Amino acid sequence: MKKNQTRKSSNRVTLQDVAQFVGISAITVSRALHKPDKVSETMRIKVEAAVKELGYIPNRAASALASAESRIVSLIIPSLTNSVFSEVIRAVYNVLLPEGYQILLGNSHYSPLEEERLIATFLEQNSDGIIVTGLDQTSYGRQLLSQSGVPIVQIMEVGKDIIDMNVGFSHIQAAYDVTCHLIDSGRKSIAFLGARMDPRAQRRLQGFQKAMEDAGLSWQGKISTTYQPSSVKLGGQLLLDVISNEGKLDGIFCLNDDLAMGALFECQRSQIRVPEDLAIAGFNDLEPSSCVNPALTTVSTPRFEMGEIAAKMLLNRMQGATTFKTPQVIDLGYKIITRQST
Amino acid sequence: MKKNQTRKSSNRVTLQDVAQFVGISAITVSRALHKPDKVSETMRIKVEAAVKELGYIPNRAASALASAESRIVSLIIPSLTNSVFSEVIRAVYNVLLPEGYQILLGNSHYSPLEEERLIATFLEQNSDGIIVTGLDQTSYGRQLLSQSGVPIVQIMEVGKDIIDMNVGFSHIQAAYDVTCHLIDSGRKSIAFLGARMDPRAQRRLQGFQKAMEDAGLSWQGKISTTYQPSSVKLGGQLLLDVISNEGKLDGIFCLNDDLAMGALFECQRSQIRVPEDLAIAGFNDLEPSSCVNPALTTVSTPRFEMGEIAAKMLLNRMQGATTFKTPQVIDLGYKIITRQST
DNA sequence: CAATGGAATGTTAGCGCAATCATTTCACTG
DNA sequence: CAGTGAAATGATTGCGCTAACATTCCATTG
Repeated sequence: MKKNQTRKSSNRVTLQDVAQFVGISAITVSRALHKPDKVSETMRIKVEAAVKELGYIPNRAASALASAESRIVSLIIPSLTNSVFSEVIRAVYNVLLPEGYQILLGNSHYSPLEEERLIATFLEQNSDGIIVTGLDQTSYGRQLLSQSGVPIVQIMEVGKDIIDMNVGFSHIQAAYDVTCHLIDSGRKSIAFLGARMDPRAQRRLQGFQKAMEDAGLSWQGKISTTYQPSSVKLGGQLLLDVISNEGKLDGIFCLNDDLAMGALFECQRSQIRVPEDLAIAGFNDLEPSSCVNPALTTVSTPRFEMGEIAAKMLLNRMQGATTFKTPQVIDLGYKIITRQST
Repeated sequence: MKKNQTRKSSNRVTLQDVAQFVGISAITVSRALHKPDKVSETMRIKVEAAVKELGYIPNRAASALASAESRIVSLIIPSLTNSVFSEVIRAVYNVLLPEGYQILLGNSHYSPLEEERLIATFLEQNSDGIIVTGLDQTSYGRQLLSQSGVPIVQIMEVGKDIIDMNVGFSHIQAAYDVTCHLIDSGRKSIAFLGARMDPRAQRRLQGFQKAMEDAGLSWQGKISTTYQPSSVKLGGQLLLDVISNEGKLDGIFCLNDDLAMGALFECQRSQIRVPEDLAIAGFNDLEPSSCVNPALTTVSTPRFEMGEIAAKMLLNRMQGATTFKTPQVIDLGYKIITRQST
């Protein structure tokens, strides 16, 4: 009997221990905890008391293995420092935590290859659902996701050729609209400031270019972009760049509010009057954007809602009976917020 | 033989399948994947080929159960929208992902009770290590953490009475120092603007009060705080509040840079010259703080480093031989960044 | 009061993997 | 060329839990 202690390294309390303590079988304890209606009131109370008494903490790994349900949802975003995604994350947590799901958060650093690696890792964890950012997964990543049979939501933008489900808005259209707003307010020489230039940034640039072309305006030489990550400081630099190259400008559309604020602060220093000399429009409607002087015109994007709806779509499929896979796309739109900077 | 298909719901490829494919035993496949040096070169290559061929994806739950190692580290922070924590999260991911750990992220919403719940949940997941924010866990939370036998790091501030390990800096001292900086620059009527007022905010307030008292200055009526979450807009409001109550001020110390920027923007609107009429100091040195006009004096805090070092401390203990539990405290300090706003 | 059936509880088996110990292989030695 | 030991591989077992099926209990019915 020397083999007793073979591998029981931790002396963590198990279901079995609780069962012995109460004098019942393990499965009844399991039921008392997870399916209270399958167990008598008396039993349930006894079990709960014993659980507390012994300090029992369930082992999720064992549960996941036995039931083939991990109660884990994975979320892959391209950046943790970009506050745009904080909202998405917050929404996903808000919906899923109360339902007893854990969230595994992955940061792809805007790299499809890292994203691919994360997808594989998250499948190893038996994720019950996966949310990924954007539509530009690698083909192997897409394959992994499709084959897994796990419900998938792609968020942040909408498009054709969806893996499973999709919620977002059109970046091209949003950029097009806000550029039109600048044009409508009489601006003719409008520049585009961009950083990082990930796929959604590219689409905003496209929207800008299309709006300019449709209005018969030229954007040649008026596009100042970099692959550096976006920051407030960078906004000021890009503005100076494009001004020194191009000279007279009367409007700028910035890829996001960080760049727009940086540009605005630079105008304050360089005695450029906003909006009289230069109109500035941003993107995302971050909290500070309404507080700067002048307040920033921008595009309000449904970040929280995208996270929320994505999580609810998953929930629906994870819990629901519908194994029938209807590709499902939800376009949440956006809203141009006109303020004093234009 | 009808029982064959009993529960094999998903037809996911298993270690066993790979082993059969190659014509070897499962354990050899396991070793080829996790302990390549225990296996011949030839075998390793054959196994890797088979893994790719079959699309094998390991099952972490099974691995965790069998090895009593989850390779999961949990991180509990009080807010996802506060960009201060984004840096911490990023650092933790940077250190632990390359080592093959997954991170479970929990948001306590500044509530010790939610934090307690998260601790329990994360222990269920068999976390190999846990990082928690601050020193103010509930007593039951502390008990859970201590009893678990899992390495724990408390981050963001340093103090006595540590659960296990600790990395941070002194908020009282930092606030004291920056207040002294305001006083040294000749300011006499200095206000404190604060929001959220979590434990670390309280300590910054204490530091402010102590500095004022030590300089023989009164802070009565000069403290404007709220339990609302911090925001740029709020900074402006709090400034107006304290001015309308107190009148003449020549300096403010803001709990964080968001409030400070809001106050600064409000000054721009209200024709209050900064720093001539009013000196403004913030806290954290966020990215935009150096870009506003005038640039903001603030306290640079080692957010990334705290996350990084906490993760490394965990790694050390999770991988290292040292089961000897030395309480270990690292004070990373802070740095006053003097700019034009003071 | 035996028959009936639903509710409560129990028994068995196995999820997929890795720790442990056992066995085989093989290069090298004297 | 037998003997040796390290390297490579294998057989067995159990991690803690829950699905599936089995049994017991007990109130209700005719």
